[in-house]
Amino acid sequence: MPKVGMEPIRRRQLINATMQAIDDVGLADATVARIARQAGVSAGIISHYFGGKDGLLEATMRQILYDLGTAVATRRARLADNTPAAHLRAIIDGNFDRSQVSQSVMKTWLAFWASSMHKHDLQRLQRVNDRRLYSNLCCQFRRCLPRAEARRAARGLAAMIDGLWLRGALAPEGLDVDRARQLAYDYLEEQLAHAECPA
Amino acid sequence: MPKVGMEPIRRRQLINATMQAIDDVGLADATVARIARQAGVSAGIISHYFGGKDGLLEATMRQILYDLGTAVATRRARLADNTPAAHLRAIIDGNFDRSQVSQSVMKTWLAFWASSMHKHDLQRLQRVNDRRLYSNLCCQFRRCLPRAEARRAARGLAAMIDGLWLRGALAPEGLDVDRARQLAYDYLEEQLAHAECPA
DNA sequence: TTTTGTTGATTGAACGTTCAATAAAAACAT
DNA sequence: ATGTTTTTATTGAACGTTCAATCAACAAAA
Repeated sequence: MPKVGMEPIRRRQLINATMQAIDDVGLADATVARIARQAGVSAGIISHYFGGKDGLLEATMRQILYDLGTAVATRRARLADNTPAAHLRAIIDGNFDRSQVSQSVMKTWLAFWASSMHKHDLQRLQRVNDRRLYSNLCCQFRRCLPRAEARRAARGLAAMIDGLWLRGALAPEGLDVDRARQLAYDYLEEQLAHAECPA
Repeated sequence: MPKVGMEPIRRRQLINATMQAIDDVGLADATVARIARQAGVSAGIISHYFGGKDGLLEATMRQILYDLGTAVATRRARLADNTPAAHLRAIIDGNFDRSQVSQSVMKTWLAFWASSMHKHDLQRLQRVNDRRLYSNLCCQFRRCLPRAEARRAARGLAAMIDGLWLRGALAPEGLDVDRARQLAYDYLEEQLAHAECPA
C-alpha cells in the first residue's frame, strides 16, 4: 500500500476519524486505538504523523477552526452590499454553516471547549477564535454605533450565537439551523434598530 | 477520628473537592487520588460513599443542579410583583447567581456538559435542567405572548443566558456578572416590548 | 465488645508510545 | 524490459505508566 505523498491523506483521515470517535464515544474514550481503527490504520501511525495523541487533537481543533474561518470568509467575500448589517449576517451565516453543522463537529467543539481550559495549546487556539468572532462583530457594529454600544452589541450577539450553538449541541433533537439563525438575525436587527447605519 | 454521622460531612467534602479538582486540572486529570487528597481523606473512601468515581461525579452534578434550582426558586419566592417580567428577571438573576459564580462551578458545569453527551446518567440530569429553564421561561412569556412567540422568546433568552455563561467560563478574565445580567435584561425587555403584559 | 469510619498497599485492566520488522513503491542500473 | 537497491509507509507486539477499585487491617467512638 505504501505510496509517496500519503501524509496529507493520512492526516485528513485521522482528523476526520478523531471527530467521528469523539462523536461516538466522547473525548475521554476516544483512544488512539479507536481512532486508528476508525481510520482503518494502525495505532502507531498517529505518533508518526502527529507526534502523539495531543498533536492529533490539536490538529483536529485547528482544522475545525480553519473550516469555520473559511465559512465566514467565503460568505463575507460574496456580499450583496457593503452595509454593516450584511457583514454581520454573513458572520452569523458562517457560524451556522460551520462547514457542516454535523453532530460530530458540534460535539468535538464542545469537548475542546472543556478541554481547552486546562491544555495550554488548545486554549491558545480557542482564544484566537473567540477574539476573532468578537472583533469582527465589534468592527461592524462600530460603523453605526458608538464604541461602548458597539461592544455591548458585539458581546450580546456573540453570546447569542454561542448559546444557540451550545444548546443545539446538547439537545437530543440537534440544532435547528434555520430557527437558530433567525433568532440571531432578530437580535441583530434589534441592535441596529436604533442606530444610524450607512447605506 | 471516626465518629457517627460522618456520611453527610464526607459527601459534601468530596463533592467540593471534586469541583476544586476539576477547576485545578480538569475533569480528565481529576483522579480519585487527587480528589481524595484535596478533601484530606483516603482514596478508598470515595468508593465507600459513592460506590465509585462515576457516583461521585453524578452526585457533584446533582449538587450543582440543586444549587441552581434553589437560587432560582429563592428569588422567585420573594418577588416584588407578580408580573411576567419580574419572574423572568428572577430566573435570570438565579442563573447568574448560581449559588456562586465561581470559576470552579463554571468549569465543572462545562466539563459536565461535554461529558453528559456520552454518559447516560449525566445526560438525564442535564436534560432535566435544560427543560426546566426553557419551560420556566416559556411559561412566563406565555402570559403576555402568543404561544409561538413565547416559545421563540424562551429559546432566545435561554440561548442568551447559556451563551453569556459559556463565554464567561471560557474567558480568562472570567464572567462579568453585572454586564452579563444586563445583556440578558436588555434582551428580555426587547421581547416584552411589543407584548401586552398584565400588570 | 461491637459498630462505624478509614486507610493505603495491592491488583488488574487500559492506555499512549516505541521500535524492530515488513512490505510496497520508487529510483536506479543493466 | 528486468533485476536490484533505496526510500517511504506501515504494522502490531511489547513496555512502562497510570488509574479505579478492592479489601484486609486498623482505630476510635459507642
